[in-house]
Amino acid sequence: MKYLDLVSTYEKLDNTTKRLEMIDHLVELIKKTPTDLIDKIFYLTLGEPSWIGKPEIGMAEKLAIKTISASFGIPVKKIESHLKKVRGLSSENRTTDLGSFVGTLKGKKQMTLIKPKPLTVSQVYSTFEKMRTFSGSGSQERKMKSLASLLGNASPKEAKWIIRTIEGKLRVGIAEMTMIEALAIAFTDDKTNKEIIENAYNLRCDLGYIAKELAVNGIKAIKNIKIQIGNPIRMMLAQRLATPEEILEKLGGKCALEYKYDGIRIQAHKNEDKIVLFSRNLESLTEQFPDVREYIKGINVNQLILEGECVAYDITKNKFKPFQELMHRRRKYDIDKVKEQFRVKLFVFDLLFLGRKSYLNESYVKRRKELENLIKNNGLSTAKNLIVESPKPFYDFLDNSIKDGCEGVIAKSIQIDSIYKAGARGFLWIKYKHSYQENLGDSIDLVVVGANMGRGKWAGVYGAVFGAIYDKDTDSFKTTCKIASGFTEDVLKTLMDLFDPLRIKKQDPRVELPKEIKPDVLFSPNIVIEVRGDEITLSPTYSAAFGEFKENAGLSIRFPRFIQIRKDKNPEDATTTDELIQMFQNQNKK
DNA sequence: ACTGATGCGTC
DNA sequence: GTCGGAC
DNA sequence: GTCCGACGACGCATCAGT
Repeated sequence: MKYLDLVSTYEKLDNTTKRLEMIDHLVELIKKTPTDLIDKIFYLTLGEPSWIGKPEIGMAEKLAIKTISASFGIPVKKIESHLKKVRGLSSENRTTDLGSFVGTLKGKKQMTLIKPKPLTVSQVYSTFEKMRTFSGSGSQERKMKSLASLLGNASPKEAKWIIRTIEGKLRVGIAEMTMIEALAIAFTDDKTNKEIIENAYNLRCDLGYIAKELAVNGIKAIKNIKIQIGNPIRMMLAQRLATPEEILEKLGGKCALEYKYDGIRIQAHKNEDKIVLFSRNLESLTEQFPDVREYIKGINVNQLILEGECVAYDITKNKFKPFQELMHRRRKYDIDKVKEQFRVKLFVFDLLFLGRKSYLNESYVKRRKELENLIKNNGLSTAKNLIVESPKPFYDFLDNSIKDGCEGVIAKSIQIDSIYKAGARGFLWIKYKHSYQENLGDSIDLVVVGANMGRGKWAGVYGAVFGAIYDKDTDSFKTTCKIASGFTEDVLKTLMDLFDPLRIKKQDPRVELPKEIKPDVLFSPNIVIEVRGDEITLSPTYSAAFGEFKENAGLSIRFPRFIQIRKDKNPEDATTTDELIQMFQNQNKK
C-alpha cells in the first residue's frame, strides 16, 4: 500500500470540517487497507498506545526544523522566521505549518529531479519505529538522518504529512471516537456497532489491535474482549457544570460528593503479588510509586483493579503538599530517597474489578460499598464522601474540601444506572472546582507585553499573549504567565487590530521578560486584560515577585484563562506585585 | 561535570 | 488542565 | 451533548555542546 493513499485521505480530511464527510473518507481508507497494515494505519494517524512501553520518537518541531535545515541547506533561523511570518499572515487555510513548508521546498527541488518512487506505508511506519530505538550519544543525529532520507524519497505531499506526523499533530479533526465510528461502518456496515467497538477499546486501549482483530476475526471477537489484569482500562472522566444547583438537577436531585484531591490519578492492578500502576493517560507509574504498590499489596484479595488519587503529604504538618511538589516523585532515578522526602497517600475512590468479576457495570453505590469493605487497616483511605440532596450541604461539603486542601468536589450519580463509564461520556460524574465560583476578587489584571503567533486553526492571530503585573517600587512590568485559553475567534481578531499600533522592535525598558520566554512579537505595555486562574504557583520561570517566597523563584498562575479586555484600566492599574504577594499568602492560609 | 535546549508527561 | 467552535 | 484541537505551568529525562 502506498503512503500516498494515506496522504490523500489526510488531504481530504484537512479540507472539510464535516464529521460525516470525514467518516466517509476514513471508511474508504479502511476498506482499501490490506489486513496486515490496518494496525499501522491507525498507529500512524493516532499514535501508538504508550502503556505498551515503547520509547517515544523523541523528535518534534525543533528537531524537525533542524533536519530540514540540514537536508535543504537552509539556516534554522531562516526557517523559523519564515514560519513566524507566515503564521502572522493568512488565516483562511491551514497551510501555514512546517509540513506545508517542506512540501513547497520539495516542489521546487523536484522540478529538475526524477520523481522518486512512491513511499509505502510500511516504509514510513518502520522508519518511525526504527527512530524510536535510537538512544544515547549521537542519537539525535541518527534520527535526523533517518528522517532526512525519508524526506529525500518523498514527494511534496508525502513530505508534508511525514513532518506533521513527526510533529505529533495531524490536525485534521479526527481522533479515536471518529475512527471507531469509521471502523464500525467499514467492517460491519452498521454504525451502531461503534458501541461494541468502543467498549472493547475501553478494555484494551489499543485501537490498532482492535482494528486488526475486527478485520481478522470480526465483530464477534470484539465482543469477547474482556478485562485483563495488568492491561489498563480507559479511565472514566468527569463533566463540568457551572453551579451545584445545576449539578443536583442533572443528577436527579441527589448525589454522592467526593473530595477532589489535587494529585495524580492512579489505576492500580493487583494480581497476587504483582502490582502495576497506570496514570490517567495509561502510562505506567509502577516504578515511580513503590510505596503505593506496597499499600495495594496489603489488600487481602488476589485479583483487583481500583482507582485513587495519589497526593503528596506532609506527615509532620499533617497536610497536603502542593501538586508541584508531588511532581518530584515522577522520576526515574533516586526514587528511594525522594520517596521519604515526599510521602504519598492514596485516596481510593473506585473499584473496577474484584476476584474474578468486573465491577464496571455495577452501580456507584455498590462499587463504593465493596471498596469500603476492602480498604481497612492497610495504609489506604477512601476518598471522603457524603450523600447530599440539596444545595446547602453541597456548599458545606465543598467548603470543607477546600479547607482540607482539595480543589473541590466530584459529584457522582447514585442512580441505579451509575456504572463506571470510560471516557468523558455522559453526566454520571460532574466536577465542581473552587475556582468555578465567580468570585470577582480572584481574577487579576495583567498588562500585555508580547505574544506568540498562533498555529493551525489559529494561524493569522495570536496564539498566546504574555501578561505582566506592575511593580510599583521599580516602576516596571514583570511577566507572570502566558494566556491562551478563553479567547473567542472574534476577540482574537480584535486583538490583532488592537495591538498592531503597539508593536515594537526592541523590548521596552520597563518590561521584564524571562530569557526562557521567546515572544514572536513585543508590545509596548498599554492594554490590560482580566485573567482568571485556579491558583498562584511558585515559578522557576517568571520574575513576578521574584525571590519573595523562594530563592530564584517568582510567581505564576495555574490554568490561566482570558476573561475580558479592560479598556478602563491603564497599565499602572494592573495587579501589583504587592497584591499578587497578598493573594499568594491568602491562598496558602487555607 | 555542567548548562541549555528540547521533548514529554502530570495537572 | 481550560476553553470555544463545528456538528 | 460530543468531539476535537487551540493553548497554559511545571518537573524530569535526554542529549548536544562546552
